Amino acid sequence: MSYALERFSEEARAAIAATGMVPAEMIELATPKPNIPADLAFPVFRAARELGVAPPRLAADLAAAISPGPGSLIGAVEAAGPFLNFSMHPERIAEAVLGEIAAHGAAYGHHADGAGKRVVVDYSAPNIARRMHVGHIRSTIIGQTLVNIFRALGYQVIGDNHLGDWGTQFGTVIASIMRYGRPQAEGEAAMEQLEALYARYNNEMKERSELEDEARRWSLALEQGDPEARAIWQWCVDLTLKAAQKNYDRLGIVFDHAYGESFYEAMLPEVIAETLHSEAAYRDADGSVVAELDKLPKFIIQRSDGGTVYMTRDIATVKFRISEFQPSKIVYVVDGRQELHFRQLFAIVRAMGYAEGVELVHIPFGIVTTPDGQPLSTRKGNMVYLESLLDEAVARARAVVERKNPELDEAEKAAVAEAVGVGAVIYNDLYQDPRRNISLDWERMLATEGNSATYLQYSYARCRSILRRVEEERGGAVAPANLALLTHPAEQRLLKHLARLPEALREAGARYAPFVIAEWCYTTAREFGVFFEQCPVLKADTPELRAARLALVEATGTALKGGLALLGIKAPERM
RNA sequence: GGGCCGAUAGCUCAGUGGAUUAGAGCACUAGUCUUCGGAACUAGGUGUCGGGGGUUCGAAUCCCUCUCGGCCCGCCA
Repeated sequence: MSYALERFSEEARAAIAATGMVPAEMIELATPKPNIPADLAFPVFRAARELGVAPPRLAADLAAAISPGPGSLIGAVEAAGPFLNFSMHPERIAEAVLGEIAAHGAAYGHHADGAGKRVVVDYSAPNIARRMHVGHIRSTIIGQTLVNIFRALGYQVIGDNHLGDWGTQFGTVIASIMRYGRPQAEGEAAMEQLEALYARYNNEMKERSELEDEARRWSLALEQGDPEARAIWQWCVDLTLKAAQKNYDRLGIVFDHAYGESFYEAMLPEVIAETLHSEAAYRDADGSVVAELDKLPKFIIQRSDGGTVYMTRDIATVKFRISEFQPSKIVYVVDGRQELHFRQLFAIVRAMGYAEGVELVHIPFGIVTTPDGQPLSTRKGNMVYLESLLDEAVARARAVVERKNPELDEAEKAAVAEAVGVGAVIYNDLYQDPRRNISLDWERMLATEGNSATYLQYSYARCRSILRRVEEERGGAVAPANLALLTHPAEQRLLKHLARLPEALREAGARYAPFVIAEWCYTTAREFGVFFEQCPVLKADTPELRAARLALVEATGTALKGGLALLGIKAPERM
């Protein structure tokens, strides 16, 4: 499978090579800046220096020596100073790009690069007995988008929700339930009650030390498989997952597995033994097992009291994932504060020989803040929970729908508000580099113009609106399209941009950067907006031109919907 | 003390060596429209690319250094 832009690029490369003037390994092509009236450039600096020729001279000689063959996607070749510029053939590019979009449909832009390879993506990872808050939303949304992107690149992707369902704090959770009783509410309300019980227990513990012992006993009981402790734990897990699932459904999050930390408990003694055997770690005088690798700070694998820590479980997790899935890479979508932890983890599993030939990647992301840059935290009392965040966004979107489109029926209004509100939350997380902190700014998030989810959805709805009108006319009979008629500058710009989705997808995967897709979507909407303004479709001058433009509108809708789907954003037909 | 991340227009961000003017959006101003959906389109302008060195024919981009902000540095996750 090879898309128009790739073929264009290969033709250009072959044409340069065929002149015999430049060795193939010196041909490095680049995409010109938007203000340059060309689609591909060969900056000849390096080659000219190697060959001992003045750059403009070489570019001019190449331009003179190249003439595109019949049927070539190359339309024009010309020298501009030290650059050799290639332009696409306006008519053939239209036929090629629109043909590809029609043929691939929702899968337009996808590749088979990852065929036969597996990728494990570790994302979301909520804590049991806790509500999901804005701190989890980033991992969840970025992670799912990376899953979508790698699938579209042809990889077999295994999404794993690494639940925080283990650790010492669980003793306190169980003890608090035993002492105060189980919450009776459902969903996030029940989680809120669990959090309250936990806090209450912690407070009482400060004054009554016997509660501390009780919590420790339950922690131990859970680790030793005590049936009663285990039953309460399981109840908490089920409750949390059920509440989380509601959020996942709204956000379009789907996992292949949800092996929590507890899943690895049985493997830990062996893993600890292997860290010692491989001499990746050693036993300290106090009985703890520690490692010091690659000049990284020392870290603990087993506590001096014999207990394990999350590092222990993470090592076991790597071992399990590699033996179970044979992935070529494992991607961790976890916030940037754990960067050191992952460097240490990757170092020790390599030292242990677990990860031969497996690429281990940590995708760090920034924190969520208030509009004025303050961190959100439970302690400060300004925490925002995922469910209420989505509800609020949808409610605000609903108000806009009522104002803009009151004639829609109730069910459609609700569906549109959900798509727009949730889309805004998702886009707010994806439109920029994940390393940056993002702020929870309602004004910007739910902006209906500019670089916003709503603007993208609106652009799609406009495409559909035109097509719907055609379908409503006499059964949608459309004159056969002569795509070569799409030579208007606005048409050409839109076409050429549609041609860039395949490469945008590759770049997004290579850089683990959903915002590359977001930017492609945004530019698509922009170019469509210009086209929409300058090129009448239904009232085009001739039936042939009308048909050609309809094909362009349809292709734009298909490609834009596909791009939004990668981001997990729904595209309503009307809004 | 060591390490990681960030710093580009008033604000939010793209730009990870190449084309005499560093790009978008928001905000501001002025327009377009007998509308295929105005949740649109057009025009208008601001930048010591945090500072300073260096490499290069060429640096926002690569190297060094400093400043500021955030975060991390074995028995939490």
